[in-house]
Amino acid sequence: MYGLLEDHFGDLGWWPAKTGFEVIVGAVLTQNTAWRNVETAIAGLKKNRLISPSKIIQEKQSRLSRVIRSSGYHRVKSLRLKAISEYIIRECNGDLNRMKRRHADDLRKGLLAVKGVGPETADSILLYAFKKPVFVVDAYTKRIFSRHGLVSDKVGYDDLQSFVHNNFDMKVPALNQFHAFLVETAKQFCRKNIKKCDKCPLGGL
DNA sequence: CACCAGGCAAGTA
DNA sequence: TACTTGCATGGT
Repeated sequence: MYGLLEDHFGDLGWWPAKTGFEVIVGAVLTQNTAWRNVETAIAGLKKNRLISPSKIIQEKQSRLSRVIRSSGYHRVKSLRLKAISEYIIRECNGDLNRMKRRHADDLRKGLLAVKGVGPETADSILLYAFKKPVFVVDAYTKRIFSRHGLVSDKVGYDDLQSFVHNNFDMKVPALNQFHAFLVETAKQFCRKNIKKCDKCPLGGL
């Protein structure tokens, strides 16, 4: 699968963000939301110089909410950004480079304890912000894997992740690319309302 | 108009 | 434990 997708897409260069904290913000804002709408919200945050844990905490929730309005669920997400910001400051005084030194499973537990951070958001942060070797599962991943008969369509998050972790020894760059490939494939060829996947790069499987 | 988008938490049985 | 529902904007 990886080979076919790499032949088709080349290097997708995920995650498009300058800093680790920007990755974290994007991971929260993109929950069940099109990335297009997240880009608008992040641009607003940059314009208002809010891309830092301390600034997010200081900003009034109603104003933060207005800035990220385009990303949807903005009242909930503004609270989630504040929660993860407080966590980062409490944990490492806002220094993500210091936080990065901790082990992946340790970091994951801490992230999951933050309100608004579930398994996909936590793993996205581990892989794309902290460069930990973690396979990120999402709705697209589950759809593609189950349509190809690799797992049941009712498989849970941890089981699907374990399936990959236990059977393949993938490094960080490959895990980064693979998740991006799966998302792009699903967006272009395997959306819910598309029955046939005509030119899907995985057609031969 | 209906449906979908790089989920999560809280409530219910 | 295994569902269900609220959260909300913007594109197709």
